[in-house]
Amino acid sequence: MAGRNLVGLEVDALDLGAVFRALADEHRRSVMTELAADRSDSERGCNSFDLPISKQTQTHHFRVLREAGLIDEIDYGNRKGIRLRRADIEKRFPGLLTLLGSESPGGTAPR
Amino acid sequence: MAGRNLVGLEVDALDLGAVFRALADEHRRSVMTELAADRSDSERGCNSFDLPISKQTQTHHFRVLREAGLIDEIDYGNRKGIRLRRADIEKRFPGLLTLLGSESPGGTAPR
DNA sequence: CTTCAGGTACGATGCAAGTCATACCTGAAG
DNA sequence: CTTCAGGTATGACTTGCATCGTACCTGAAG
Repeated sequence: MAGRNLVGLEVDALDLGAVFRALADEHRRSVMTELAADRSDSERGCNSFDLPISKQTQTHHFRVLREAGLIDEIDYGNRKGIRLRRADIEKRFPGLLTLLGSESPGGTAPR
Repeated sequence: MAGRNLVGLEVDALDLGAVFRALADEHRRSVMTELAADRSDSERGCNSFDLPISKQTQTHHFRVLREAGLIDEIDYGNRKGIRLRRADIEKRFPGLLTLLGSESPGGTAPR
């Protein structure tokens, strides 16, 4: 079984500074906005976000998001899954995910 | 004629990225946390925050907060006043100020 | 006038962070 | 086996940013 061996921090250990630093980047914020917009919280692939950056940089960004406690990365060996930690985020920082939607009035519309 | 000639942007022009970048810094976040904790929204002096940095750096930080649309700076010539734009922030980014209290000492005390 | 405190402008510096090139690893499909 | 796509590790580069030193401005008090 491919367990979530790449999980982030504990819920209580989530740092607001790290969260703001993670969301300060445009690409990471677009990823989080997309994830927050999908209420089904389905697991997504890394390349399903269509980021205009190299794959090494994508690896870097996903790691930052994971270390900030915002997502979980599920390692399948030659593939990777991304899942939003919606429950943990809402528990620790209620309203944060709603805040991300403020930038895309109308839905998922990255400029 | 102590007008607020150093006001920030319009409410609709507030950018979420600029806000997150502004709140990513520890010193700026502490200022915002203090301002958000004071429900009277009274005008405060720049040196009332007791920041462990030089005054030039303080000028820089307050400017970033103003350009992000989070505060207004009232210029008195040889003095300066700081005021939180609570109404505008709550209108554009509801829940953001509450979020800042998540790490405030005395507000939402963890454990 | 001079002095002084609060604040700003400009420049320089040091460090963190975003980005990519190269090389390597992993698992699936021929 | 080989090939290939997805992902990572390492290193280097470059930009952004927080910080401070020096100099200057502003208004109030001697």
